Amino acid sequence: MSWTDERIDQLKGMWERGLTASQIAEELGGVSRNAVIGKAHRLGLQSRPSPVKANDAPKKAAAARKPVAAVEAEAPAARPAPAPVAAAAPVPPRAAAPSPSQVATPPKVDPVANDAPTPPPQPRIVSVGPGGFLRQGPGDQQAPIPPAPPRRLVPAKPSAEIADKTSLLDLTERICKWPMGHPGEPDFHFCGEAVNPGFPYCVEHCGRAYQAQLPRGTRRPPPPLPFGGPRVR
DNA sequence: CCCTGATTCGC
DNA sequence: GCGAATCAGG
Repeated sequence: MSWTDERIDQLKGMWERGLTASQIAEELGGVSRNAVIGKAHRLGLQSRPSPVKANDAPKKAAAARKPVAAVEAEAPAARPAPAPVAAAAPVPPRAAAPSPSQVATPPKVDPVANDAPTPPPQPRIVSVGPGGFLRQGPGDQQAPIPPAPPRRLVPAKPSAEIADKTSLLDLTERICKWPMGHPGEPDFHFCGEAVNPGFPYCVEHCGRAYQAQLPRGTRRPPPPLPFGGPRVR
């Protein structure tokens, strides 16, 4: 896969919305988490709190793999501060955003206080809602109208009794994908156990999925099929 | 263990 | 430019 313009746009959007590199890589497909991070940095999409970047001590890592002229280049220039990105907008990454209660209030123009010295709208950014739009108060209309990409959001879980079951969305590299029940039925889900490393199923279901070939002519009762066997109606 | 992002460096 | 390998923190 290559970084087409479209994929780069998707990367930018997701990155700015706080999705993790893994999630972005999974969504884009065909790229690794590292590829996403590398690309993001190349695009200058830095920022975002890193678990390892908190303090500044890149010397150790840099010196570890590149003990060239790292130590000698110790500049006595004490850096001022980590420079807080985007003054004030503590957007907790991936945290459930509050429901957009007052999103698009109609452009109500107050005919009374129109020439009064407009109070300085200092903290411009209010919060970021799902989809990347900026929530704004009634007085904060005049949205710059960014392209507003028709982005596909992660569908909400259907809640209900499937809540604690392993749904299609829960499948990962290391979750047993053995189907339980029949697809389409309300309680259809997947096994969800930890996989037998290297296989798509857990140990138990590997035993069902992969069975040694017996010599020809050997009679053996047919193994139970996935999906719980033929549907009985 | 799992996860995360940052960084380096051979390609 | 790309991304695997590696590092380091949670």
